[in-house]
Amino acid sequence: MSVIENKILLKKERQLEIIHQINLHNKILSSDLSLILNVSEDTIRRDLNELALENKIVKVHGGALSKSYNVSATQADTYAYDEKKVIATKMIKLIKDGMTILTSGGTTMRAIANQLPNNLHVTFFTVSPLISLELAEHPNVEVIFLGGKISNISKISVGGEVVSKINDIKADFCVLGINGFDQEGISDSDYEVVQVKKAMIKSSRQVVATTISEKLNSDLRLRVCTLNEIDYLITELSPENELLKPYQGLVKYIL
Amino acid sequence: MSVIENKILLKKERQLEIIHQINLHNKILSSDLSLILNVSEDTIRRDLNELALENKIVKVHGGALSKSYNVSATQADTYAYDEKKVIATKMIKLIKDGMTILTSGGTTMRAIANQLPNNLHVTFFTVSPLISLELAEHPNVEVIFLGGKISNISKISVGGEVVSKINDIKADFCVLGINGFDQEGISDSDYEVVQVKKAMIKSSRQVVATTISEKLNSDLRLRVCTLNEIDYLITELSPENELLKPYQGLVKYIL
DNA sequence: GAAAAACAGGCGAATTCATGCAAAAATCAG
DNA sequence: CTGATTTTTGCATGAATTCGCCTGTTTTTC
Repeated sequence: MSVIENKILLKKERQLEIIHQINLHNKILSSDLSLILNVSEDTIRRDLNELALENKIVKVHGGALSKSYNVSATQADTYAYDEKKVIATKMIKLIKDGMTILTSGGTTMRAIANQLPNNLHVTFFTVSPLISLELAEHPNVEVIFLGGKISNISKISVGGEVVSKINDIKADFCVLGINGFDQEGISDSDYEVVQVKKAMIKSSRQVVATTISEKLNSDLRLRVCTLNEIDYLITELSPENELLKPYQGLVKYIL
Repeated sequence: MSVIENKILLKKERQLEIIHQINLHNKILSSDLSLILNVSEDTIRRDLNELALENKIVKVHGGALSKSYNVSATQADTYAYDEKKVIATKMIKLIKDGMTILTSGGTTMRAIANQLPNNLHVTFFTVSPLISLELAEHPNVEVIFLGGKISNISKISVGGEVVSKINDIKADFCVLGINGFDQEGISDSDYEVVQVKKAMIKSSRQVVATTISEKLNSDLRLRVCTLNEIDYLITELSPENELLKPYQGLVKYIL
């Protein structure tokens, strides 16, 4: 965590730091900002209101959210980017020329898309506008966007049309970014997203779950799939790490 | 901290030292500069104003920030952004609650999506991942992404599937970003993009062409539509501007 | 449905700012 | 060198910003 000097900051500087903090953590509480920046919560509230008015952040009760998968937020700003780069490297080793891959959204997936070597000839199906853009930078990658209503929350396309489209596909891999993961399997908090992810799993020969270790052993309300449906679990940790012990034997391969 | 001699400095010298200090610390307070340089804060303020006018620094209340300090977080770096904002304002005036709007991609469209007021309740159909993300930031906007193969060049979804999807839609407006525009009509250079735009025009009650004046009187190889198919032409210029004279009477409304 | 947290808005103190003006300094012409 | 002209500077005034605190209201949470 970056330590902020206890010096006086100019207003604009403070707002820049707020944006930085939000990009880093995806969300932030007014009270935390008040502590970090050494000003009253009223001032923070005023800053957040201004930034929200400028469309730089999304203000909510109690704090603010990043404009989640905002294009203008650079990769390096994403939380735990180094860990996600490690995950990307491991994932990319699994990909061979000619494969067809189904992917969801999320910043981990974005790191994978970004790190992809240019000489790979593969076809990606995705429901995430951001991932589609990142993938489209690679000349030898064919990107198919599975259209539908774009969810305001998760910023991926959802709904029956998407699900039925996914059902028509037969992919080699399904690469899932993950929000909740424990011994019960993958979980998520958004109903519509769960429907899409379930369809993706059903339409793929192999399922790859990617997540930073921080999200291990967290449980969200809705079940996406059980552990035995997952073929690969990829984290930034080495496979022997203590944190991964509970999953040994329950998931086919841990990388 | 470099200590400045208690000698008298010439104005130019002083301003150079100010820039030096800002480059060194990324920011500086007027009060500090006043102390360091041994002149009144009024003088400092005047210097800062001059330097800001010359675009050398960013002046803020209480001092100044280095320009490299990323002050403009979003898309302010897109070419001719101010002009595009003017276009966006004009376009937004045409949009009423409940409308259905078809849009292509392009930075002008992005500016429109960005400037959209939050209280508008409208439905957008788009083929651009970037625009879909920008639109999805607005809570009362429903965004439908028309999926398909993402073109590596134009970064929008193209192909037969998209075109046939568009044919199923009946929209109030079709808002087109434009690459080529002259007395023959709208033109473009990418075959696949042209197919999509043609379909969009066919599926809309009214067609809005938006372009910065720079692109007026330019002709590209492929014809998208003729002038009489266009209902509104929106540029950053005032409708009476000389440059728009050739189009008076050929396009229904020029804004 | 009541306690706690977060909020909007107003107020006042402190700071910073814009502006006009006159003194000081620099520049220039002869 | 001298006097006139222009530029620069400091100061005074009132306006504008910023920010913490306060009040009463709304929202959240249990």
